[in-house]
Amino acid sequence: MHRSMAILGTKWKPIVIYMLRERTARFGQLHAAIGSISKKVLTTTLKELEEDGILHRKEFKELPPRVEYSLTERGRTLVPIIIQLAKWDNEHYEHNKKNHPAQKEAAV
Amino acid sequence: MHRSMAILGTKWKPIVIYMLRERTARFGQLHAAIGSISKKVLTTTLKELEEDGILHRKEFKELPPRVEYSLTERGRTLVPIIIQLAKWDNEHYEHNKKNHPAQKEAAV
DNA sequence: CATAATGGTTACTTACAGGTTACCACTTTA
DNA sequence: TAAAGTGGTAACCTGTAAGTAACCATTATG
Repeated sequence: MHRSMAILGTKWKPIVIYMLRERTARFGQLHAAIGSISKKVLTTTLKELEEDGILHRKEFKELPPRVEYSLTERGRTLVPIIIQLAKWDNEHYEHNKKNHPAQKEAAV
Repeated sequence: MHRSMAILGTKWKPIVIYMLRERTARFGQLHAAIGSISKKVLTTTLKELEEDGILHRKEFKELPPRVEYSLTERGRTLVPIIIQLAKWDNEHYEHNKKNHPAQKEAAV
């Protein structure tokens, strides 16, 4: 439990995994799509997910550089769980826009 | 997504919810069962879960005091998700060590 | 020349979840 | 008289996830 939480229980990791659920994406694409994440935080998020075997980093030796991120097999097993989480969120708070202590920005 | 993570993406909340999945429990019982949690942290964990509508706090006006915690309807909807998370954890870490020594990704 | 584009790094700061320890009120039991 | 049992508070401290802003190397383009 602590381990799955170490992977999912962060601000950005579930979002990154969700974004990669059916297509690979480049660093800049993720950065643009998520919008409010800084490059530094995205970098560490991606690095940690790679270390955990959740995603794969493919670097093309070009100029300007290109790096593509994609889910590993293990990463893909997390997708249904994340979808369930998003669904729960939606069902239980969609109408109830009340003050949640940890709700600081819009849902994703 | 941020909201379900605010509830599940913490150290103790998923554990408390899991413990209450099929029976109510008193403060002291939770404290003893979890073991490594401090009373202060358990108190705030329970208070936040109550504010989020995940569990119900029933105080008996006795001496010595008695307080019983139980999941609300909404709290119960989180149980299957938590079970899935625990299952994922098990399959991808514990299980690997014991029964699947030759997994591809375990080679790293 | 200088700007854009890419995928970062470095240095610094801040917010807050979580932890430690001591203490409280009240009553029963020894 | 004092300890045990209950469900907490109060005061204080710490580690780290996350945020901000500036900078980097390389090449192509206007």
